[in-house]
Formats: sequence, structure tokens, C-alpha cells
Amino acid sequence: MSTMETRPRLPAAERRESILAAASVVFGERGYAGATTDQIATAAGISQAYVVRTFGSKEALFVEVARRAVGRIEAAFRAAIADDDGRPVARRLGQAYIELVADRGILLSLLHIFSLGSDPAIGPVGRDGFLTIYRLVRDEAGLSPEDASHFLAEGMLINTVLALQLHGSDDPDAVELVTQVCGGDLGHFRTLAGG
Amino acid sequence: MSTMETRPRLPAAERRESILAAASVVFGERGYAGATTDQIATAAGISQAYVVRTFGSKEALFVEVARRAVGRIEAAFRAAIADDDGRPVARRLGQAYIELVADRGILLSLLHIFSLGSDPAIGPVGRDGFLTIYRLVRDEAGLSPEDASHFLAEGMLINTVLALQLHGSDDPDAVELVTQVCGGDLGHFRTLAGG
DNA sequence: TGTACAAGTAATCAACCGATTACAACCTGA
DNA sequence: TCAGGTTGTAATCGGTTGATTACTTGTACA
Repeated sequence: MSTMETRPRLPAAERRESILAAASVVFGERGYAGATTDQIATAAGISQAYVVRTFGSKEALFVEVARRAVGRIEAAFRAAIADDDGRPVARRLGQAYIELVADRGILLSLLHIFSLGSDPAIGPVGRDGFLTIYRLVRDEAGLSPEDASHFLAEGMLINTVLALQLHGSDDPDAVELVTQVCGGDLGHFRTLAGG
Repeated sequence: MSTMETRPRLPAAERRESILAAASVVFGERGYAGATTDQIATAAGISQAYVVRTFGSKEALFVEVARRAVGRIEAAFRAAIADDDGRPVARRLGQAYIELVADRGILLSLLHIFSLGSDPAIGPVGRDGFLTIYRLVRDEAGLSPEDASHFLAEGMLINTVLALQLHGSDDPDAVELVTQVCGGDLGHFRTLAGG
């Protein structure tokens, strides 16, 4: 369950990373307001006081988690663009995205960033990140504005299906919808997402 | 700012409605965990104790708000299907949806329902609601599974754009993206959503 | 009229949370 | 070796929150 259980002392840089990994999971499960610094500390195997002191505040920690999540999407998309295996680029991007948000911590971090769009500290991070991704699929992957928009739309539906855990439902309509969403490869989708 | 400011005593049924209206706004602004029963009470013009006693708990109140939000989508979609003005049904549904989620309370209630997909009390409400909407656009509006899926995807992108408040941004790429999302009628979109 | 129930609140409680402080343990190098 | 910086924690504090209790006020109707 916990991300780190090693006991020995760690250099500050590594400790930061382990806290960020734990925070991504806990923020994902409970949301920004719902998560506590103590839950994050327990998941990271350290004291609550150390979590707060390392990042200054709970809000600063969440902003850093949000930036990391956007950064991982960027990196995955650039890799998918560079690794041309003959399939259309949108297809490669889609698969890269699904593999990424199969990590529930990242998925739910994204959703929480969206719903905090009017927060003065987190809103700008979300807007900049989303536009960065839009520019990336338009300019670097070469999609038209219309195709880029459709691609993002499919991604947002994937978010919703995974968040609601509609994969894993055996309702026939759910199966039909999820099959549409994952482009037909339901088995692979469920394996990735743990449905 | 507040939804109700009338002072006189109200029968329980009407008071329930006014609390639900206030709760939709406050839950939307702060999220489930972030909203307090006292903020809801203030918005409804009554005491915090009465809010809790009327619904039993904060969670029960949120579940009711969530059910109402799904119900409003259902109702709006049925109306859009029935009111055939010659435009394609998907177009009518899209406009009805935008008019609905221009209400930030409803929009953010939906997003919070999604991110609470693994909550034992709220998750089932979200799954049932989403599948109900899927069946509605497929069976009653007559869209193919593929078209229905695309329609829902566009809706989820609309959610994200509105939540992040990308309408209202003057970044040229944001304008381009939002124009795609709203089907070209940027002015009308911004008027509705207050960007 | 008066009483019984419905509408509504003030006051309070136990639990929780983020942050601060003060301190302990460990490591490095001069 | 011992001084100083780094890693880490225990204890605690002020503020907040959802919920409970005991109470007041209004009103329908027999």
C-alpha cells in the first residue's frame, strides 16, 4: 500500500521525491482538501512535521504534485511522438495517455487540478498545463486544431470512465461504452487500469 | 451571492430545496471535503445545526445534491430531444448541456462526483448516473454507440475547459481551443459561462 | 383557547488538522 | 574529536468541523 517503507536516512532530494510520490497517491484518493499531511506522511513513512517542513505548506506540496503530473504527460507524449512505429500519431498518443492515467494517483490529481480551476494558486498551474498539452499535440504531433480538440476530448472521457471505475463494471452498456473509449482493446485497457 | 435570503419560516419540503440549492453552489466552489456545513447554512440563510439535522449528515446531503445534478441533465436532455427545431439532435443536446453546466455549481458537482468514483456511498450514484445519460443519448436520442461516445467525450472536454476557466483567457491558443469546443459560437459560450 | 407538533437556533463537544517549536540522532571533515 | 550542518521526530497549539443536545418560537386545529 505504502510507497516507501525503507527506514534509513535519505538525502533531502530523495526524500522530496518519495514524499511527492506518496502525496500523488493520497491527494488522488482523497482530494486536495480531503487529504491530510499526516496521511501523506504515513504513506511516505515519515513524520507529519517533516512533510510540512519539506514543502512549507500543504498547498505548496499540492502545486508541486500538480506540476509533476503535467510534466509526466508532456514527457510521455514527446516520447510517443518520437517513437514512430507506423501507427498514426494520435493512436500512439492515446495509448501513452492511457498507460499514464492507469496510475490512479496521476488520474485523480488531474481531476482535482481541474476542479480547482478557480483557486488562485492552483488555477494558473492547471490552465498553463492544459494549454501546454494542447500546443504539444497540435504543434509537435502535427494535429489540426480540430483533431487536437477531439483528441483532448477523448482523453477527458477516458479520465471520467476510469475515475468512475466503469471499467470493471459488468453492465452491458458500461462494457459497450468502455469498449468505444479504449478503441476496442478492452482486455488491454482493463489490465492496465486494474478493472 | 446567497441563494436564499427570505427570513420567514418555511415548510420542511421548501427548506430542503433551498438548502439543496445553496449546497450545490458551495460544494461546487469548494468540493465535497472543502465545503463546510456552516458555509452551506450561511448561503441558505439558516443555522448550521439545521442543515445537518435536515439531511442527517454532510455526506447524505452531498449524495442528494449529486442525484439532483444528474436528474437535471436527464431532464434537460429529454427536453432537447422532444423540442425538434430541425437541427441535428446531437447539436441540440450539446447546447442544452452547455446551458446547464454554465451553472458552476452543477458543473463542479459533476466533477466532484467523478473524482469520488471509488467512494462507497457516492461511487454507485456516479456510475448509475453516467450510464443513465449514456443510454439516454443512445436510445432516446438515437445516436449510435460511437456517436454517443463522441458526444460524451465532447461534454467532458467542455467540463474541463469551463472548470479551468479557459474561456475568459485571452491566450490565442486558449481562444482557438475554446472556439473548437463550443462549435464556433465563442460569444454565446462566453456569455453563458460568464467568461 | 390552549396544546401539541413543526421550525429553528444557541451553545457546546470531541475529534481533527496544519503548522510551529524545540529537541534528538546522525554524519562529515578539519 | 568535536563543531556544525543535515535528517528527522515528539509534543503541542490554535483554529476548525460535523454533529449533538437542549432549548425557544411559531402555528394549525380540536
